[in-house]
Amino acid sequence: MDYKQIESKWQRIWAETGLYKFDKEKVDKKFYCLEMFSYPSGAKLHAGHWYNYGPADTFARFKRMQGFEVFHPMGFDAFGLPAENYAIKTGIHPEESTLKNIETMEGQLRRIGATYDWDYELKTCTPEYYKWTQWMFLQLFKHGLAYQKDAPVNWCPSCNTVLANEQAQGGVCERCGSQVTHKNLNQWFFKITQYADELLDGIDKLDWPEKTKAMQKNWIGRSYGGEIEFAVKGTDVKLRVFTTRADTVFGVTYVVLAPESPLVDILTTAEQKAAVEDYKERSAAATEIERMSSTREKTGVPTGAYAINPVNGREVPVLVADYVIASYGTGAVMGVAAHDERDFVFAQKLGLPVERVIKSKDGSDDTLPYTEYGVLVNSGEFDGMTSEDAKLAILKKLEKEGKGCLKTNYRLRDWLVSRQRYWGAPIPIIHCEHCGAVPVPEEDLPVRLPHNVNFTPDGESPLKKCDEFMNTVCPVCGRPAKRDADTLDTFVCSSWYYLRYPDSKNADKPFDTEWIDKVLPVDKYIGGAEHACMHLLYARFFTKALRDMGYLHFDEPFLSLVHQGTILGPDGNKMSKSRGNVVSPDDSIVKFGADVFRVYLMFGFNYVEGGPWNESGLESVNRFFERVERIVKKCFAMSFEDAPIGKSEKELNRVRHNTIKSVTNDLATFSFNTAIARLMEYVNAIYAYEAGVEKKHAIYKECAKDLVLLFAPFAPHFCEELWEVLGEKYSVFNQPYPTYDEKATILDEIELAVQINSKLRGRIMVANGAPKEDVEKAAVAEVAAQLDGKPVKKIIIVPKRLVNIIV
RNA sequence: GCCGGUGUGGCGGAAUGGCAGACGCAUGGGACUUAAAAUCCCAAGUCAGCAAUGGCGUGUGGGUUCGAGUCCCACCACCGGCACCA
Repeated sequence: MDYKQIESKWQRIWAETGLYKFDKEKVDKKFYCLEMFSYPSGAKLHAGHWYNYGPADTFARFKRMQGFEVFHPMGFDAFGLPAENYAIKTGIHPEESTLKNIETMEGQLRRIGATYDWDYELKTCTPEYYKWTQWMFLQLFKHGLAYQKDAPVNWCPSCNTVLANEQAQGGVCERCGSQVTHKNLNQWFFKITQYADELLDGIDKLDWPEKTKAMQKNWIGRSYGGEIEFAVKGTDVKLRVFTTRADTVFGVTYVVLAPESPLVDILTTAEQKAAVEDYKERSAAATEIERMSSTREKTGVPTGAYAINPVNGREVPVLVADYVIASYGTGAVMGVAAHDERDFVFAQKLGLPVERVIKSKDGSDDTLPYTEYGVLVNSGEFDGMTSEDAKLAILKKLEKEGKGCLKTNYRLRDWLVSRQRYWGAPIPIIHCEHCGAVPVPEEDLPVRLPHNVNFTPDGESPLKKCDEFMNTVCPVCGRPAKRDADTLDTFVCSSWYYLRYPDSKNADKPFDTEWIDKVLPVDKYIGGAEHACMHLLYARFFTKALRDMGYLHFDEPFLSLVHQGTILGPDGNKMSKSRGNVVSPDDSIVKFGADVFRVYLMFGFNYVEGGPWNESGLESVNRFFERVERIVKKCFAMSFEDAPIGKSEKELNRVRHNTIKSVTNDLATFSFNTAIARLMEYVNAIYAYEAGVEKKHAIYKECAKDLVLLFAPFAPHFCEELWEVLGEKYSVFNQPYPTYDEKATILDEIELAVQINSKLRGRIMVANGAPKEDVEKAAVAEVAAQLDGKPVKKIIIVPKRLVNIIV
């Protein structure tokens, strides 16, 4: 078969007949199959794209043939830093390069031969789309889920510019190599933490990879504990700490504040002023790398103040140390030297006494620090209580006295969405000297991204330098005002695109609620695992927030999720230009065609694991295609006499039904490689029949027809062509996927392994379903010589597998 | 350090606690051919043996079980995520 010719032929016919158009009338049978949309940073689809889209399309076709009305859209996540960087380097405007890349990629995506319904295509960088991204921002703002506050950005003092995290990796500027510092800017945040509990508790109900669920849970990082209030000696300052180990409070040896805590300046005594100031400066100057290293030696200085332990009145020093994070909990912690590894080391360094307040439950372990739960000692009225009970009892008592409370904290932080970048959706806010931050009225959306902007890095947000963009009037008071100069994080665009797809042309609303309630949630979402804690979490947050605003009526956007693995270079390393191990799919596709290429991807790897590229597999898949084509054509050129159904026919039919069963199950679980292996076995069985039977029965033809149907989702152009060659009616994809008859899969006679003491010693053939006694008798007879007259103690029969004789 | 995952022939990879290595690649042999290619068929974990056959085999060491790649305990290596979260 001339792959090139049949691919363009069928792609044309599929398009002309609108074969993959989503039929809205059949939405009750919908199946929303979605792959993470493409990011057009490079001009071309690489092996990773194919590995995502090819198998996913096979799955979509399978669902279609199973009778679902598959909604399968595609689009582009088109804003973002790479296009802007490319523009800085080459002078080509991001809009120009992005649209050009999209065009190229669209062409390539069409040539995959996928079932996308392009009517629903969207590009996040168009005003028709980002108008609604801005609308989303306004809704979040209206509902108190967007707020602004000062937050640090990565700053390169030499380039005089803001850097994205990925440009500041290792604390060094990507461009010039200088040390990255921090600078505070007023920026917008989304209050994702307000949904922390629901985001966490909802995870268990999702059909997602366990690994991804675990990552998201850890990322949210809920910890139950409490706050305890320490009075500061000689002042009326109350200092609150967060702890998960309130049971150790009688053993507090010191209290630590984060250097950024506002209490530091209040509490520091005159004698300690110089030392504390010095310490604050040093930790502020510490680079990202130093701060992030957990092997870094713990440092800290005393403030000179003393805190009073609310449970026993003991006075302990108040220190400043930068291992305490200002933004978590209260920015202050209590140190319990006897029961915490780090506190133990730190207290010894400072020469503080260590007192044990927890004993192991069985009294076996008396080494310090003792960090396990145990039984309280030296803890007054709580002595003898277990840690588990005491944690609550102590907090409850403190709560009664107004000196503490139960408290839950999260590792999850609010989502910083401001980017000091050009190529993104402008933030629809106007800053007015009199009215403050004023939302742009919805009827004024979109706030258009101006085209002619100088985005070379020189220390300003690019939009700030564009007067025609910046200068506006306040919608409230009408006086001159400035627009927000920042753009939105591209993750905002991708947090709701799956909601836009079903209604992508709606000019009045982001989507019609009644309609998307029917199409969503997404039934199968397929994409990379690297999005576990960002995109997938943000999208869930958006869904829940929009639900609470009444714009939709489901809780989770993606019911079922699959991550494809990573295709590595032939050397087993991640493909990268610098390693020189990047494999382009183009050559292979030119040589073998899109179908062979995608089947190779499905056959050669475990889909969720991926693995190193291996050229030789393509040849073998190509050979399989030719093998299929030969036998199918041969079979259909044949005429059949009325041959009786014999053993061979029965066997062929059995393999057929077994294949249908296995392939169907394997496809449902994305086990493409074993599904194809079963199809190969099926083809082998057909060849065996072809070679072994003189007078062929018409069942042979049915089997060949089923082969084409079964293989169609894997090799769409190839099977559509075969289907036509066979004289069948267009299209093979309007045919139902073959179903199997359980009875036909059952063998009349089965082979059982016979073991003596679990070692293989022989084999027997028995009738399927033969009574236990017969099986035992046959087995014992088979290995009688080896039993050597030893008495049989026990016989274990595993149905359809083996007989184990214990002597 | 914490969380998660992976470890199986020469290679990619299969195996609801039940014959390890399906399917394929590479390899060897045969058929067809004047010949080669293509095709079709067969063999093949490894060690010893002419062979029948036997021993050993799923990262390592233990354990549970009639039976363990699979379950449990300890450890090693690699990969991914988090990284002072109190």
